[in-house]
Amino acid sequence: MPQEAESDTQDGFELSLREHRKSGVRVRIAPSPTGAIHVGLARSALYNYLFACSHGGTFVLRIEDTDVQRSTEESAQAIIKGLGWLGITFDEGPYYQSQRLDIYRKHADQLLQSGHAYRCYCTPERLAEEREKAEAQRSAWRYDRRCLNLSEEERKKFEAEGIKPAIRFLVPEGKTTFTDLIHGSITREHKDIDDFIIVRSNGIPTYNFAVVADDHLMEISHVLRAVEHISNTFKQILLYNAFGWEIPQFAHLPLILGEDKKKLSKRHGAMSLEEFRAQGFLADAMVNFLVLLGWSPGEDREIISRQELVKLFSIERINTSNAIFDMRKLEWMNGEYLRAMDTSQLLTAFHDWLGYQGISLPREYASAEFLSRALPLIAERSRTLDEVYDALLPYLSDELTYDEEGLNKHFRKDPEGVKRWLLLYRERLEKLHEFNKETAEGVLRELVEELGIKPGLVIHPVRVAVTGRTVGPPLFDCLELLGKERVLDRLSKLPQ
RNA sequence: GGCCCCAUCGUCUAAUGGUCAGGACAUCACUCUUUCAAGGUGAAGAUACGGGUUCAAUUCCCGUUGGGGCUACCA
Repeated sequence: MPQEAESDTQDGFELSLREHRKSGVRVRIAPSPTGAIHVGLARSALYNYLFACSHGGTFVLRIEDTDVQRSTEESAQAIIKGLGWLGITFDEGPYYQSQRLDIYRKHADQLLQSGHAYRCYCTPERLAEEREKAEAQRSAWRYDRRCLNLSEEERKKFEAEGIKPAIRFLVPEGKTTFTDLIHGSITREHKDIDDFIIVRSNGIPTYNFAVVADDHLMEISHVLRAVEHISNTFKQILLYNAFGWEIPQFAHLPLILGEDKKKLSKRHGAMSLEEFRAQGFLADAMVNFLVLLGWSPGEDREIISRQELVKLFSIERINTSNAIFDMRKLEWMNGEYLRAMDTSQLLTAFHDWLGYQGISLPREYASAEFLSRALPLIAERSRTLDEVYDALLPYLSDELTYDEEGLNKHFRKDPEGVKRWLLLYRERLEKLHEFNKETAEGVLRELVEELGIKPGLVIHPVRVAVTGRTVGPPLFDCLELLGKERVLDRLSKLPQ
């Protein structure tokens, strides 16, 4: 499919009508390392990754750290680590824009030479002032091109004052249209575009300039990125045309919004990938959930493996409208993945999570033997690893906290009666030669039979007494997990 | 304010110029059950509004409304 981007410039000169490169798919993500990695970036990365995988293409990571004030290396590492956790890996990179400054400088000079760009000595302060003034009058502000035709003398004067110029792109008259793979044809008139700055006065290029140079030099064939970049795309196409470069295909992804329908931002602290990992979400579930936010396979399917995703994914099926992040559906999906895991997978996932959280289990319960008995029972009724850990707590420590509601319901109505039953049960357990869930259940059934009461009247208080909780795995599994000694101990220290 | 994007159940979404507008999460009810989950069964729940085009519009066009984004020497 040919890329139909074209620009009519003032002389009616068609600068580009280019063919899609035939050399194969090369995609990239280009995050700015300025903070926690949020789910929007993760999903963009995922879509690029899946697209590359399904086309046998190349996936490039480029760190856009041209904002020296806010960029940090820690953040760059966190991005790589976070995406790695999701199983998203790169074929090339990371490239750092901060290490390519001479490349941008060279290209900026080229535009200066060809008259596509000019030096601007206006101070940011002055520009901000004028912008405010225009805003006060509720009129659109555009750069007035004051520095477009500076005489040599004026220029010398500014230089003598020590003012370092920025470089602006000279936006031609006309309009630009491009065909977005998701949105179709989009047009913008050049009069709505400012003479934007391509190189700051400190010599560092701005996003719109660096991204074009890099995408071209790195031979990026398809740019899949968030819709917020649509307006930038016009500026970028103008630059491609000024250089006479081939224009890549663009696909602008819908946004992921928070529950408040606002764009995900630092406000949504819990939306960072690290946060989800800490809460005990599984990488596979995250991937599955994220891919469905803005894309669907076209059949009534929700749980889709990575392998299938690679096969099924296509840009054509990406949606146009923004999606709201539904935490409850993620929780459900995570539960599905949790329940689908076998014991060894559970063990691995749980250990990874403990490691990530910096939690170490008491030595006697850290054994694979204990955990491989406990985890399946617990994971079956959990949605996150965080919940798994919480449900495991009564088995890890002898310091129980008793659930208030459970005490009210099962102890306080008839304290003496309940205590008597539990102590009777304890006696029978104590006599057991072989203590396991079958024998523990056997003696309980005998007991209630003799007492002529319903099993639940003993079962529920026992659960509270030995685990402190009203919910959990089937009681006799719990007893077996705890072991005879601790069960007897806890039954002799009944809650009040 | 200007420019751009978007609009199907509360949420994620499917579908077609003619369907009983389908599925999933969440909700509710019933069921299963020693609790909690899970499972099973069922219920409720959507084409934003107004105009066109058409025999027929949720689908195509226009407008309105609503939401979102951009409008930096951020990306």
